[in-house]
Amino acid sequence: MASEQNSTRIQKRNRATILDAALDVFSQSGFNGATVNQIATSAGLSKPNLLYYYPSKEAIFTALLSELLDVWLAPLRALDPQGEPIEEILTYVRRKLEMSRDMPRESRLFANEIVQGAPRLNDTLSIDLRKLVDDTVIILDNWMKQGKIAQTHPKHLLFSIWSLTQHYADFEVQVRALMSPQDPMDGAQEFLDDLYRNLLRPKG
Amino acid sequence: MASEQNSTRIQKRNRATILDAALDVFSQSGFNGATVNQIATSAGLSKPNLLYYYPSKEAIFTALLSELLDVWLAPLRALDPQGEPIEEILTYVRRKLEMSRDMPRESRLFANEIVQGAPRLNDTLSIDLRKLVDDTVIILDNWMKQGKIAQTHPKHLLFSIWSLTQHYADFEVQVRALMSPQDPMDGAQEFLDDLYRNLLRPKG
DNA sequence: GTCTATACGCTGATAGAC
DNA sequence: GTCTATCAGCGTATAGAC
Repeated sequence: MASEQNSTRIQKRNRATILDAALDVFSQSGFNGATVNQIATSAGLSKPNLLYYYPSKEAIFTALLSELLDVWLAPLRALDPQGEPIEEILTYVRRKLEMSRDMPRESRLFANEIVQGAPRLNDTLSIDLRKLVDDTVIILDNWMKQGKIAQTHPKHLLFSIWSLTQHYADFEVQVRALMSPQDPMDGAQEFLDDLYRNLLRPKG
Repeated sequence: MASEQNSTRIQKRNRATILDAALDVFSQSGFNGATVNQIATSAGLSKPNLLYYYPSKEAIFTALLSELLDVWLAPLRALDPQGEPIEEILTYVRRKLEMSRDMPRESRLFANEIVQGAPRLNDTLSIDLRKLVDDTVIILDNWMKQGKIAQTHPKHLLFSIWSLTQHYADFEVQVRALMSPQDPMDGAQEFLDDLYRNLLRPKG
């Protein structure tokens, strides 16, 4: 007697399997490049069966994005205005770097979408993310006013953290081609620690 | 009596028009997402006529990549081992940032390809780019040994320059959604100057 | 050189049997 | 819930008239 809302265990498992397969495929090929067939095959389902769970390719994609967005932005929300500023920022950098190591597919999913103009994410960017960034900028500005970190441009500081950390996931093939392929991120954390300590250390 | 080699003026013009249209389309949609029809329409040609000049979608793409690769890597090749180290590196950063401002399509073309695993660029990365990076690492290592720049990880330094500068082109919609849309790169050069001066300044 | 017409596989999505 | 069969549309690419 399972309604659409109260899913059976099988349905829950299948939905989770589908989203994981979709993450594989979308993150590697982008929305346009991905095909429903690839997702179905990767999930071990037939194409019509997959479309029984999600009515369209776009529905799978948006379900995936909204499921991941909170996880993706959590480290930034965790920035504590009461904490020790430089350590707070370095902790944020480290968490983002860990996410590039542990969740490269998620990183590439967003990267693909944004590089192509974020047609299915534009509202999120200009509303939700904008709000979160504005809040963070206030925290950073306060820290600068109090002399706890050096004066710098808060938004470019955020952009730099995003680009530097996500680079290891988004451009992984390139990094791998140029580093030792076994541990392409070797030394990355030390480098970023060094970089941001030098930038943020309050100057004379 | 134009042979395949000695193209007429019309042919040369058409090839250039096609590659420019292809840059538009491929950089916005990636290889899989792009269609020959879009390129043809954007170039003002019929689809069969376009396929007269380039026999396949893949042929257009590889022609475009090989045409752009030299331009794209030129700033790194221009790094002068005899120059003043910090200024040489800052000049490189500034040139890369200018390229993100003036050639965002080219940046996104490569970004799309690499995020998706660089299936049509892997050899270039692991041979040509690898060679260029190895040469650059030698220069940087020497500067460090001579105490002209601070000790840091040369490859991560390069990755950081790439990711920080290309971010403004590759993630332009996101940057634009969070900065003033008129001049999204406002303050970027000062930020990067500051960042790298602090990192590279020889310490005590 | 450029066009119309077309071949033919694959796309996202649906109908209907089980 | 899951399947086979199938749809219309679009994808790349080609043939052949002009």
